[in-house]
Amino acid sequence: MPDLSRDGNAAAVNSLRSAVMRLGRRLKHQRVDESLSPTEMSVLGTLARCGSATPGELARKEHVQPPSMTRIVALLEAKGLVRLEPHPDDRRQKVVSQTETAEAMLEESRRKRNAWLAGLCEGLDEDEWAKLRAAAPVLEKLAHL
Amino acid sequence: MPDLSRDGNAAAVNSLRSAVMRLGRRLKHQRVDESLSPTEMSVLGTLARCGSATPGELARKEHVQPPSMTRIVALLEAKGLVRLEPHPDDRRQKVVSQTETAEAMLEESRRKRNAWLAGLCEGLDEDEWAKLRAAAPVLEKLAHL
DNA sequence: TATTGTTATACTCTATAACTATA
DNA sequence: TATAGTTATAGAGTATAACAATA
Repeated sequence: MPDLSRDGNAAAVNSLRSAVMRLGRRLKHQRVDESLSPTEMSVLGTLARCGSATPGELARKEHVQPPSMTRIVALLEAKGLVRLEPHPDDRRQKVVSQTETAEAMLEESRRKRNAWLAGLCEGLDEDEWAKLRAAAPVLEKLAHL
Repeated sequence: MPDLSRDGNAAAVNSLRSAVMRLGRRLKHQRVDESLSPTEMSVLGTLARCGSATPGELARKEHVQPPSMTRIVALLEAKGLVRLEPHPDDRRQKVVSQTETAEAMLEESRRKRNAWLAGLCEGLDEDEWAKLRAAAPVLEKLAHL
């Protein structure tokens, strides 16, 4: 547990915040399919992580109201990106899962963003890249805390 | 210029992309004023960096059409966050600049996000934090490349 | 009676097209 | 004639309220 009141640590946190937000925005702009709304993309990402979920669970995870999720799921289904099946235990609920098409699209999206980021990293020297590479697993841990 | 085809470097880029996007999303959720739309916040950030700009310049920087910027600027003015003045050389144009209120709000926003991120960093050990701190200036350089 | 999901409807944000004023 | 900004109008995305089916 680092002492963040120590000199320089606050400045480092400020740098991290600023850089992460800016890089995150720029990465977000690197899209594979312009026809998908941000929330639709996010739902596909959630399904990729969770495997499957009910519309209600998706609405909670995406911080969206249930009627909005109804619409989003219907659009994704029409585009062939998700599949809807009856819930095994509760006939009120449905189970949403991603299709192979969606999986392939997400993989292509990751590839495109990785390529863009790698291109940006070309502008670093060996020493800078070494520092960044050493910090990558730490950033990943932080992102999941 | 690092060799990104080398073993492990591609994995590091993938970690960075994933972590930066996730952290960026989580940071974005830490808002000070829920009543401002993402673009309104972004315009204030742009004005903070540039000092002042015409509506046309703002529309180009925010990747928004001119009529949308007209509306955004009008809303921000109504909220007391920007000031509109006539352009000194061209009577067609206007000059938009942020008010002291907006400046204070942005500072509070940065403070809140820094505090949230610092809280997250408490979950790291000294060694991890040292790596992250060393990488902070590199990330910042990358974000501005 | 409570919960899941849907339908109906309204609001917010952004876009396009047409207009005004100035260069 | 071209450019900066605005007005009028339409489309996408989300919200709230009311409803249906099931627990």
